[in-house]
Amino acid sequence: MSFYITTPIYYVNDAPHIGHAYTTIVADVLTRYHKLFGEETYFLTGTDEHGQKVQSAADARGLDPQTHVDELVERFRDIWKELEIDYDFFIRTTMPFHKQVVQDCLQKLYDKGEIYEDSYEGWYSVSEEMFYSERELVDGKSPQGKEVKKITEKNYFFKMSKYQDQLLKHIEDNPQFIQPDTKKNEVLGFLAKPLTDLCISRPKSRLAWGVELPFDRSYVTYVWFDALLNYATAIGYGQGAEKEQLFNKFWKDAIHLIGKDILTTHSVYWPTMLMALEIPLPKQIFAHGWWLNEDDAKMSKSEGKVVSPLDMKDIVGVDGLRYFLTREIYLGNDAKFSKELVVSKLNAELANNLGNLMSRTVKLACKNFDGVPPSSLKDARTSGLMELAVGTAKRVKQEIDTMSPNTALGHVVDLLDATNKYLDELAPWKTVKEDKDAAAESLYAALEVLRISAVLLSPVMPSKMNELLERLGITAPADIAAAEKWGILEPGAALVAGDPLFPRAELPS
RNA sequence: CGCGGGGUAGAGCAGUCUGGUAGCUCGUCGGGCUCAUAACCCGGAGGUCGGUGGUUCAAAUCCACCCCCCGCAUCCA
Repeated sequence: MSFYITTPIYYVNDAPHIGHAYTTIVADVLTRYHKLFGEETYFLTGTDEHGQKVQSAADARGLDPQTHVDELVERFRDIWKELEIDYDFFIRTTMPFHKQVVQDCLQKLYDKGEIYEDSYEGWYSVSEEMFYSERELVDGKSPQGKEVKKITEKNYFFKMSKYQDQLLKHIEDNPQFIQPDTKKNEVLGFLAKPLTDLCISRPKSRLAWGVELPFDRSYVTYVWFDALLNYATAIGYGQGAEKEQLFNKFWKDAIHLIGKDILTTHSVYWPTMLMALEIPLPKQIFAHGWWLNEDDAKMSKSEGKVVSPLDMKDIVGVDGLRYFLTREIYLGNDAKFSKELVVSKLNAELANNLGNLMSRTVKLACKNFDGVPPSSLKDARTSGLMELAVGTAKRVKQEIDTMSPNTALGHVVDLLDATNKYLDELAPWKTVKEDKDAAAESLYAALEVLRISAVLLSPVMPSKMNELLERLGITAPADIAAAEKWGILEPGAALVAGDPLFPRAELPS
């Protein structure tokens, strides 16, 4: 079993925002879980670097486009590093090998007769260098109020429409292909109407910054082939037998994690392109929802309502932000995002529950046993807790396998809840005075739960859980076997209480 | 008009496919504990599950119609 997940390639001209961060963090969390479970994993992200906006922005800065994107791409690389995104490869659509394969594919389709030339009529705004369809016009002008004129332009089209039935059949035969089901229904609705062909080119006179069509050098390819093919080229497709080993290993398991805004491009355009290229389809396209602001509006980059990933990171930490984005939303649904919700959730589950459990346990153990106390299983309640704890890994795995990371975390939270309750019942701070063995048993059990929880939460909060394990005296990297086994902590080993692992967060007023 | 979602305690959300006395988190009220990060544990209050009608012994869940909100509606993400 192998696991290959992709994020969309982000438009390099955009400033990284919560939407980018969310998709990328979820992909990272899922990858780390699959890796923890012992699978071979590959995690791809990157940037889309061609197109009109890049060209205009570069012109405005007096730079050539390549220099411009070379600078801009660092904003994504920097933020991913900061957010502990552990991708295997970062693809840029301006990479020479990628452009080469894109051209090879275009040539192949052209030779097969899958691409044809046609003329296209539309309304063109010279000042904006933009085409508009009839219905986009406002009072005969562009939405920005600029003059438009009707022009006819020759372009190249991909015969997308001929694959409509084949695509429909694939979706019906493979219910997991588009997920969640609500999104699949949306695509099926879209496919209920006849599909048109896809315009895949722009004349260089209008857009120079792109990949040249190999069969007509006066055109560049327009976004689709250039962008979507990254998922295949990044793992070696079309680059000779040696590099294709990676592709052959991972492609059949590919999961495209996307925002719901690009559902159609990924579940209609992309599969038909693959069909024409005679490449098998990926395993799944999974569309997640939006984080909405208090007014239920999408946190759009254009409305100035962006909550930068950095904003909350400074209040709750990187691991806190990763936890919130993973825990609070049902993957696929929309959910509200506000600073108040973030702080409330994290205080409840990380500070009060996990963090405080660690503090009370470790401090008692240090004070009364000078480290890890001796282990025993005399009380049935301890055995019960042990069974719950060692079974948690399996429950977490089941949820991860069905793309439900929030529920996966819920199982760990349940375990921690049960442990706080267990401690309350066994009251080691009381029993330590008359029955030190009983106190030792309950404290040891709580410490074991903390150790197991740290392993199971490490994909979400790599830094903090590593710190927790270290404080428990564990130096080995987290692995799943350790989460399924009870009794790893060595009695007598040192424990570090330290400052609160997750201090309660307060919102600046 | 059409397509796809959604409308469930003060707030945020599950549950609807596979009908069976409505669940989670936060908040709130009361109690306990006092080891711990004003934390932890126990208990209570609070919902006619958007509306109307239907099927059924039984409907948040299935069917029909209606109201309200959001997204999409094929090119410039």
